[in-house]
Amino acid sequence: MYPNSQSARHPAQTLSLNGQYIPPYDFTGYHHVPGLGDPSTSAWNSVYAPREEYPYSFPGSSPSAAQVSFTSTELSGTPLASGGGSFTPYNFISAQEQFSSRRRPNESIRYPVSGAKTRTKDKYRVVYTDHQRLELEKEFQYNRYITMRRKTELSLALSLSERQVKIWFQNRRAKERKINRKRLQNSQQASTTTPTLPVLGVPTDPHITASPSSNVLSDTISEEY
DNA sequence: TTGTGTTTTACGACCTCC
DNA sequence: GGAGGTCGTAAAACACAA
Repeated sequence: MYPNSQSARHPAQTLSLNGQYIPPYDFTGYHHVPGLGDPSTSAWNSVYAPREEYPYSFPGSSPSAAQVSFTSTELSGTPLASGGGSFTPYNFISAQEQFSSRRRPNESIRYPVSGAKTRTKDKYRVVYTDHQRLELEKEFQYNRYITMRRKTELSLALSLSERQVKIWFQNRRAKERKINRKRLQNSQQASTTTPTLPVLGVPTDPHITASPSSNVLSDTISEEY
């Protein structure tokens, strides 16, 4: 991480869609609920896939998505983050052009040098645009586990393959677990010196669901972005 | 400019579920 | 067997200090 740069890069900026400030997203609900079974099952998704019923359409405005806020590393440098301006109405297609990426993904692709190790594709990896990451992140805030339908929609909307969307979610969950572990370690360390209550929460929002793999709770994960 | 540490894509191995 | 989960890891991309 960049301890000193975090604030410089993200000076407590919270992405506020539709110009509405929403407090940092509460992650405390994404915890495994014993007995609920595997998240990949349709039963799990039927319970924990509110976005399936939520009228999220592409392209177009996303009223519910506008309630998600970010303080995201990857989102810094966007007009939203840097300018703090509103984003009304959020438009999937036009937003792609509005985003002036901090990085230049298409220009920054490095091809493997001759003889260098490469993977199955000619490009080792690509850098997603800020817009792609923003939309993936928004979806992640609603559902830690993307449904097949939403995966298809997102892949079409973002010009990514469904596999890329799936792997992005896998990596994103891994990132969250990593952050939670670190947070837990910190809280345990702190508890050895100052007796404070562990950072544990209870799901309060029906959209906030259990993480099938982690019992580690996170309170203000958004500050990690 | 360079060295270093972190984050981001992408994959393989292995596991579980249907 | 296929799909999708976690875990670990490789390497590119990135930010920052010296």
